[in-house]
Amino acid sequence: MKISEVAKQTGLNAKTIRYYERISLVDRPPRLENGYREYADQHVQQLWFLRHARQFGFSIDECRELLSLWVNPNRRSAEVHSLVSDKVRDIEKHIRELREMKKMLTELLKKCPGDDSSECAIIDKLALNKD
Amino acid sequence: MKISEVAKQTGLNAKTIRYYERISLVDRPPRLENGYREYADQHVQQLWFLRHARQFGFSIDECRELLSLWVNPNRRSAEVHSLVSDKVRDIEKHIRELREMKKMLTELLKKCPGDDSSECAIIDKLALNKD
DNA sequence: CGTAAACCTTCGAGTTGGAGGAAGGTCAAT
DNA sequence: ATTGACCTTCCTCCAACTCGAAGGTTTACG
Repeated sequence: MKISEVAKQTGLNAKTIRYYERISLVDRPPRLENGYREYADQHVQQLWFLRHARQFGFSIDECRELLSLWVNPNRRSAEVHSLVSDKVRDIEKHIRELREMKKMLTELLKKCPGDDSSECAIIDKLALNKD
Repeated sequence: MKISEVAKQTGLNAKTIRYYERISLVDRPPRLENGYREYADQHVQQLWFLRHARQFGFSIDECRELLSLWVNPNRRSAEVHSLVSDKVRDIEKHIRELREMKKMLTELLKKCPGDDSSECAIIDKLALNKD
């Protein structure tokens, strides 16, 4: 299977697949005589794993850990659990921050007339020389 | 006023202030005889503006737009309103995505024993070769 | 058989928003 | 005179790709 077929199957970009190989995130596929990469199920499987992990918000380094837990028959599910719990906490923190931003912006929007006048509470707020 | 004093006042890092100057986001302050930057209130004001806008989640390019609206006496508050509304929509989308991630991860956490066993629903889910 | 489209390759650079460090100049106090 | 705290520029690095250039290969079509 060549790279564009793998890309189609996994939903990853061919460039991304080459990138993952370059940073040694996935096994290198063997090459055909013409230099083209020839993928087997094993590689496609790894790429699926990565796509899912990335969609769940794991960083490349976290993906590396997850991949190594995946192939480790002696893994303890507690390790995976802990990694994922941390990620959930990160996400919660991120959501709280975004909600705070949204709240402040929404309040400012209410005070900005949004018409042809130049007066604008938003701009005034941004220009304040204090926190 | 020299750069470290400005940094202290505005809460920005001195490196960040030099960076904003380099990318022409703010006015260049004049230099003293020894080459040091000498900031006036005008510059400090711009930097406050930027700090606030960045805290609200605006990108550097969006900050550029906001700055130009700020100094434009013919601005229409509708333009500001629209920029901010867009940003709120971005934030909402981002929050929705994060909530979806969190939901899926939380469900997986429930199914992962989190003990010394190697069995793990999370890993199994990541390894699926479909969406 | 020629050629054009659609693949594939590597390499280098650009993206965002800075942070960090090296190497060196300046200034104030001891 | 020297120490330490400033200041300067320049360069590299981070994440996680993405894009483009320049070139080789394969396949399809007339």
